[in-house]
Amino acid sequence: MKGISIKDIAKQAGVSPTTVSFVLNGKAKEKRISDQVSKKIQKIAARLKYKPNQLARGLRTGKTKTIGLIVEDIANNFFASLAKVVEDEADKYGYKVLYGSTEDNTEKAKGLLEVLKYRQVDGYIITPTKNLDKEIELLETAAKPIVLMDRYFPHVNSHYVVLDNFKGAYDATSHLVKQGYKKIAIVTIASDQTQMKDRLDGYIAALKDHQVPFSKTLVKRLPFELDREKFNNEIKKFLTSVKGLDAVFFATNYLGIYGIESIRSLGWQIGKEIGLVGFDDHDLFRLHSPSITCVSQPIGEIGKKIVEVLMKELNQPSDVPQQIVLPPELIIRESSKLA
Amino acid sequence: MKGISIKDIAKQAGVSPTTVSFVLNGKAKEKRISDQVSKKIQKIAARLKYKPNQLARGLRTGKTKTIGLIVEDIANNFFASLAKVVEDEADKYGYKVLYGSTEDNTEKAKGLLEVLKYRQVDGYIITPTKNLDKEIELLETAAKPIVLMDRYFPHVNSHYVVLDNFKGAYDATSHLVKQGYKKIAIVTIASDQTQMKDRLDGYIAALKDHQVPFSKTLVKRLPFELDREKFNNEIKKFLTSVKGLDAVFFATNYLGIYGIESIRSLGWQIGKEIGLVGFDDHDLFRLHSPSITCVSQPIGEIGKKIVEVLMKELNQPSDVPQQIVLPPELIIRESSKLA
DNA sequence: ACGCTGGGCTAAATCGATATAGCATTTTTT
DNA sequence: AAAAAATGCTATATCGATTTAGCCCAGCGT
Repeated sequence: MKGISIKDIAKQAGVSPTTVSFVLNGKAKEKRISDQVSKKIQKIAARLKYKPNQLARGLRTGKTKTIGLIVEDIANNFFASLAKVVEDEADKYGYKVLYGSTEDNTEKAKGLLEVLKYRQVDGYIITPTKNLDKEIELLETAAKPIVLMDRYFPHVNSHYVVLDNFKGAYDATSHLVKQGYKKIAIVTIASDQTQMKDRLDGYIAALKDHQVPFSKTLVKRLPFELDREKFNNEIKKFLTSVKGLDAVFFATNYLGIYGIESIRSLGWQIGKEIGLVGFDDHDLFRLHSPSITCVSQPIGEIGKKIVEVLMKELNQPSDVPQQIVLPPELIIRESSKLA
Repeated sequence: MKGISIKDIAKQAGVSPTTVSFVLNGKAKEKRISDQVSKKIQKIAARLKYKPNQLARGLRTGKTKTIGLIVEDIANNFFASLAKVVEDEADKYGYKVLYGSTEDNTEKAKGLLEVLKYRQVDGYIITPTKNLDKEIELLETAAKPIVLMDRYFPHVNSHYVVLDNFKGAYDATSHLVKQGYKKIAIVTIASDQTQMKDRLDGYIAALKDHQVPFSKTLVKRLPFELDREKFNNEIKKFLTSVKGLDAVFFATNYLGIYGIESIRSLGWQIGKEIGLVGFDDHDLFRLHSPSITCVSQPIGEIGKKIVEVLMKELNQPSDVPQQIVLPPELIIRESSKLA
């Protein structure tokens, strides 16, 4: 069951494979192939349902029409939804997607990059782990475009599409303050990457701007690798340790979920006894009782922008990095209604 | 920035590319290459970090070490989680995954198959849409292994890995009966595919076995393509139309979610006024108040089996189809506690 | 000394598409 | 009418790895 090759068409049309190639690549005019021959070839190609062998083409041209998508965790709702958008958008340009999850593990990320590299993807969409900056810079010298997402390296001059995480956290915290909460904590991931740093900074800035006293004891930073039980235990331990605490901002979607679980197992009333804001929207946040206020990312727009940036670079690489920061939306629900 | 090729190694070792190829493919013995030369080549290859160009290899051998994964919707928690398992498992065998979502649309599915075919994937993992049986059979003649998942075609003799959907629905329904619910409805997707048919059959069989009267008015079948609002409206309309209704079984994860939303907007008390069982576990089901009883699929095991079956076929195709049916687990929570 | 066997390796073809260089004609220019 | 230019197409090399056929040499038997 071999496919139709350019040779088959050439034979049927009584011309050389070269001519067929020219015609099918739209170079008929440029290469001065007559309209007659050109049309004949088109017709035969259509009739035989010719599809170029991407391997052969890729081998010769170095282009595989494939992009690599590296996310933190494809099972996480945010990344899965984004992956779908990316897939759909890429498809519009004729690109397919190879994906992988890093689990926020740099070694795994390096492994993925390695594989994608020798699979010759044309470009990369990467949710970087920390310390991946070296690899990224190295990769950039290979002239394959890279678009970072969700986070980036401030000292690396790369393309990226991210959320305005500072604003997201700032708005969330300001909202809690305005609602009347007095002592607002943040539970975040122990990471110095931009997305986490910005969220923490936004939280702190909002407190400052509203003259709410800030203290380091209000910040809990947890390692990414914990399992559910450990997350819950740590969160409970922290929440009960802060005296007078009346609101908490969870800086990632899964922390929010663990947070809800923890608070409930403590028997506290979400909203009244303790205000709560999560990150990224989720069916759980929408349908929980009480429903959960959250900072929502415009997933569709993010995905579109990512692919748009990548395609632009693929077609006409520029020296100026495209750095796009999209605004979050604060979705206000019951969990941040004091009384 | 070109990669290291077999020629570079050959040059450094002072042998021909052929020899290098033999050695690196483990055919040293068979092809009678001396241990000396063999070791030398190995060493050089390791030092240069040689990685074979998959395009060139694929072009020559017809094997791309890539598998195609077609799911219904990668943004759906169940499929996303499964995709991750599949990716991890496939990686162990050195395979990468190209994926796509059908949205349960046969035309989209055909398009995906087309693309994957001319991308020369070595094998397929497919969540088929209805009427895709023709394409699947056609594809099978191409000697590329195919494993169906989640659902299958009874009249097509293919490999598959699915859940025992009948048992899942049977157990869920029996559980509701034993809890004392008297009038139990089912909300499902209007689809004649096996997974949906089996769930409906399991529901009906359980009612019969427990001598609970069944009537067609207890069954609501909704089209897949509705949006959230329409789903909610339809569900509400249905639930209020059944007199004496006191429990409902939602046959897919998203229907369960819409179900919760609908019931709440009707102001009914889940558990007491209306028993509820969902399908597939979800953070929402676990953390909802009251928590939601559901039929849970063993995602890890399913993913592992799928890849295992596919790899077996890839290495030594057999005539007997491997058809695997895994047991569901009923997770009992508060939504099915009467009083 | 001649043929035969087996060990150790390599030349060349191949997969399918593309890019480069260039070969006949015909047409235009001067 | 000779030179130059344009037209319309093709032969061949190439991407990198694999595979087939087979070369050369040493050692063995007779």
